[in-house]
Amino acid sequence: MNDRNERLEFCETSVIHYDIVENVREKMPPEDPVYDVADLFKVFGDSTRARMICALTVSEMCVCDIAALLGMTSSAISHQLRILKQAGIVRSRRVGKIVYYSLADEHIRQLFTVAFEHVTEEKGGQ
Amino acid sequence: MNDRNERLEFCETSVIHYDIVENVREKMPPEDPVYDVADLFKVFGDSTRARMICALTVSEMCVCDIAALLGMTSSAISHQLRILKQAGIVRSRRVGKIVYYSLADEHIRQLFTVAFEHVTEEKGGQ
DNA sequence: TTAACAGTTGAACAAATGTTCAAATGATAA
DNA sequence: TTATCATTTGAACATTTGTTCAACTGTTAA
Repeated sequence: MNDRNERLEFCETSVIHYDIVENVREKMPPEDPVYDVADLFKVFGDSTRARMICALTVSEMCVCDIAALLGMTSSAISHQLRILKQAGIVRSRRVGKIVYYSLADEHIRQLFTVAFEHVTEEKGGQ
Repeated sequence: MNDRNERLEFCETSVIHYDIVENVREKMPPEDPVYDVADLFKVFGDSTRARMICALTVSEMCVCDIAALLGMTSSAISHQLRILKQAGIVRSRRVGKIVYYSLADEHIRQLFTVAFEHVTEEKGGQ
């Protein structure tokens, strides 16, 4: 299995396990969705946005209330809401001057639930 | 409900829905785990690390093989593996010169599965 | 011992990111 | 109209982050 290493010349050294690399290349998910998943997780990966999502898990809220709850300015919250909306994580509805935001998808709740299980169970991980 | 707004003076304007804010404050998850969840998602939120995790979903791999698969240097991969290991996402075992990495937890696979569902179903989301 | 090689590490750099500030919308009420 | 207020927006700034490069471990084999 070592006589084919030259096919993988982008590695600065040589490939050690050609068969494993080819097996993984076939079976791992296609590239584009992986990038989409990374982008989704990137949006979750900021503590302000994570706290906002957790708040919206409980109830629909307007910008000013989220700002008050988290002790931040409306401007900062609005900037983050824009990111969340572009990512399809929240949706908004306007009532007069006030804009109410809520979670757009049940997957969001599910992802946070599993993530919470992970970080709480894992006290004493390797 | 507006006569108590002064209790939430950290908001640069006044709180509009005092009852909603207090309700969410009681029911949303405690602060520390939320930060842990955000940190976990932050690790997932880089495309290189997401691709590495997807690869390790298929099979245990050594550093050089991951580098070859993703067309990156061993150094870059090693740096990212350190982040993944610190986060408790991968574990390693050494066999001679070679260090094999694998996923440390079944939650990881589950989180990526749900995230994939989200990004693939959501063609045509709002 | 020496050479070869898988992997790790630290410094440096460029690119991306979150918050602040000030100004601008857009809607309500006087 | 004007004033007020919730929200949005853009520019600026400091901070964080990912990759590269070079040097360094640590293991194997001659």
